[in-house]
Amino acid sequence: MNFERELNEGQRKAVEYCNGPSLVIAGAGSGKTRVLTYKIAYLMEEQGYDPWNILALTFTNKAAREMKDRIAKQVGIKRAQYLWMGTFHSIFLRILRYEHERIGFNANFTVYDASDSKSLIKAIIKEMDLDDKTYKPGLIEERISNAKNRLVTPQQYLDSYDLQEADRDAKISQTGEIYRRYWNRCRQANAMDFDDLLFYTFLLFKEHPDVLAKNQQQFKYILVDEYQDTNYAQHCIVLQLAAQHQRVCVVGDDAQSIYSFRGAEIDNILNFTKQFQGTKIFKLEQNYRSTQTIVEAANSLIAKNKRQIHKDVFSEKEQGERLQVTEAYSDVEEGDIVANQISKLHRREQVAYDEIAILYRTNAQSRIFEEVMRKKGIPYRVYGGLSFYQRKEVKDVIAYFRLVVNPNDEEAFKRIINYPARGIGDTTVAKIIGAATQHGVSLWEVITQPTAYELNVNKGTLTKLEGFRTLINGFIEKVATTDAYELGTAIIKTSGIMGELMQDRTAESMSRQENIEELVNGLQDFTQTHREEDNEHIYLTDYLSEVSLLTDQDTNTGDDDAKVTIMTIHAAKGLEFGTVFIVGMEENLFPSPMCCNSIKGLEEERRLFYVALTRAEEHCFLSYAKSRFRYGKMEFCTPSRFIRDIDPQYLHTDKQSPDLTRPTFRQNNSFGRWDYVPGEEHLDRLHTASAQRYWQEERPYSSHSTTISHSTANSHSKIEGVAAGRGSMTASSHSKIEGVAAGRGSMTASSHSKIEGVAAGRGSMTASSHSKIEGVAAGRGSMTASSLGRFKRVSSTLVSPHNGQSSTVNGQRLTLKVGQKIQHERFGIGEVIKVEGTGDNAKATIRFVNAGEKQLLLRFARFTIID
DNA sequence: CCGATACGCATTTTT
DNA sequence: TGCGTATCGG
Repeated sequence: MNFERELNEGQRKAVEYCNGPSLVIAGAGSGKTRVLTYKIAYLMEEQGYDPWNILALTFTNKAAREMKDRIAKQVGIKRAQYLWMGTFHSIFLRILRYEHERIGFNANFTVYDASDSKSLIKAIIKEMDLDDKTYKPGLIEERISNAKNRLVTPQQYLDSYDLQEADRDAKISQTGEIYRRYWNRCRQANAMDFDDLLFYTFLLFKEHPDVLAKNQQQFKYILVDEYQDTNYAQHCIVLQLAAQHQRVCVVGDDAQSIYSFRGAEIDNILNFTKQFQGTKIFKLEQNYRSTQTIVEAANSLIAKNKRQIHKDVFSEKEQGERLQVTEAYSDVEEGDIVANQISKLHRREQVAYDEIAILYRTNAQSRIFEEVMRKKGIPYRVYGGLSFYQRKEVKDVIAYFRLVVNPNDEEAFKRIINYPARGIGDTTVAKIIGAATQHGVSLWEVITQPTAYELNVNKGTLTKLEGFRTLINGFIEKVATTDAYELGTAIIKTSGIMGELMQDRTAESMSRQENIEELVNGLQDFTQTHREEDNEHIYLTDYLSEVSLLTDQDTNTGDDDAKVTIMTIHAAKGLEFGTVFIVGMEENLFPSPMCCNSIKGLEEERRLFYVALTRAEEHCFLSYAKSRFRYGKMEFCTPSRFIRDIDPQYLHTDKQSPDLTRPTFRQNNSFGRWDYVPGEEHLDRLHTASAQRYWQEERPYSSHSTTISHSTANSHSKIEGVAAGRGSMTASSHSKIEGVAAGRGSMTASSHSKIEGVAAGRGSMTASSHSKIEGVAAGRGSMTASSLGRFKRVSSTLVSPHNGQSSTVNGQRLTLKVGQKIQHERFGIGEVIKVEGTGDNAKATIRFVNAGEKQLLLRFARFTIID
């Protein structure tokens, strides 16, 4: 191993300092992982450490695995194998399993995932007769999680004046009690949630000095990756373990701290030197990833943050191009522009697809990019969404495994007691829970001895429970003797899950079967590899331990075709790409409006943008749309303040002169979505500008997305009927509506038009100027009768009962004359001052009272003649 | 237990 | 708008 050649001076110094606490501040792309792997190798090769005396903590399984592989290449796989390297959670799980007796758990305890926690909290809220609209399970879960991450026990929570006051202010004063019950129920179920893995480790060390001492001796050197992302509990455990020998090295970058919402405390890294006196700080400032321009642009951005550890990140790569900033008219156009750019790069510069990433702030933005990529035939992969282990069918199977391994597991019990259906309904389950709570035992214990625990159910139900018990007991008998694969497949077969899924042949259930097959394959794989390694039996318990801490990031997709990566910025942390598109650079999106109230929140958003920028090696594109479809409504957007945070010398902004190569858009319906219309370049700017004004004015109205149930009648109009649910009816000048608007149905009649009928579901009926609709618009049907400057005297009866069918009836085209007064759907009242062209090309110039002069293409304009 | 329907909600999410 | 979940009736 040649440290001199492989490392730069800063890296080498960080590697070689081993006699006390050290903090390595690693700028983006500065070779952080390199330092960690070399350092671990160095400890073993040069400092005489045995691998089992080194503890290296990471945040993801992936990071741990990659690091281990790299170390294995240096010191050999045999030695690397014995390193204690893994995520906080997996390492602590290992310790807790070993020391389970000390904290009063059985060795086979379950690890509850986030949805188990939430479901249990929900159940407790219900049992306490609290309103789950005030006590939102998600909110309570967050509070409990925060408490645990801050090492606050239920008792301390209840005793804390501050917390009680905060909960009282938030009108959720029972949170402490929910926490207490939740804590006890987890113990009753012999289960720990993710936060408990940390909390109980801390408690174990705190209350059992001998255990702590043993672990302190074992872990003679401790390394922690991504220290900026540690929470208080993690920080405290590191402190516990390293307190004596102080041989601890933490690596991180405060500028990349983006997980405060998960409890990460940036102060852990900012104040590390205070916790460990005499800490040596090493800064890695040379960026090997990005061009000088990208690095300097990112520097200029992050300089806007107050709280940070100063560093001078620099690059010695080529200067490179400036970051391109592109404006799009709409979210759809933004997708188009990005896709075109990708095609161009691929075609002209032979950029491989897997060298390209599209990054955004929120998952909701993925859809548009998916669609456009599919349309253009560009291979892509969207990351995020439901992970394999969160799919229903997979969870069901795992729940069987869990209950067999740990029959006290309440969440697993509830999940499968009636799956597949065996006639044990909610009432029975509620009774079981009641009896269990009353006697302080698990649900399983209640059904093992129903009489002893006074379970009050009828004979039939008792027989059904008996059947379930026998089924599970059959598996339990084998759990310690049959290997994981064999027992697992037996459970899947015998439990009737497969049978249930084979019932119907829908695509959906086929894919469920496939998922279960995939799970079985994984199980077989797991059993086999472990058998090869250890040459001993592997049981379901071992499989569950591993699987409970796996995430989607760890599942291999199996295909390595070059694809464009589409993901959130959070998910992109730690990755790098030749070309990066950062999209949706808009106010109210990025920075997220939820974070903008505080400096702290805003600084974290800025760090998030910093992370995004520093993913790029060569090219970086920023884009924003001027309008975006959100929550079913059109919103108008302005560029993100973060673009202005970058020194403009590093930016190349598209000039805003007419550019006919770019697709143009027009508004195609009353919701204001803009669609591509070739050959209407002259119109788009007009539409965009005025539409913006219109919507800005109207915004106070349209921003309410809660229940709408109203009818509005304006001058000389009449409404008879009912608007229910989210239905709405609007009639204006000389128009009339008779009927019902229910669900999300809407009926709109304007000037001299008439609607009779029903708009239900998401149906809509729109009649304007001199038109008439009779009939039913249901499901997603829509009916439109219009003159809209084009037609007059429309009268017809339409029925569009189901999905997506729509009918439009048009009459004759209207002609405009100079001097006529019109009422435009958006611009209001105006006077015709010029008319040119005929037929489809007819165009008029209108002077609007409020909106100024506009040119309208009569084919598309929506207006009525009023005089 | 299901289907239809109604309603509320809407960042990010390493374990 | 699109989704997950609560609710009701058969």
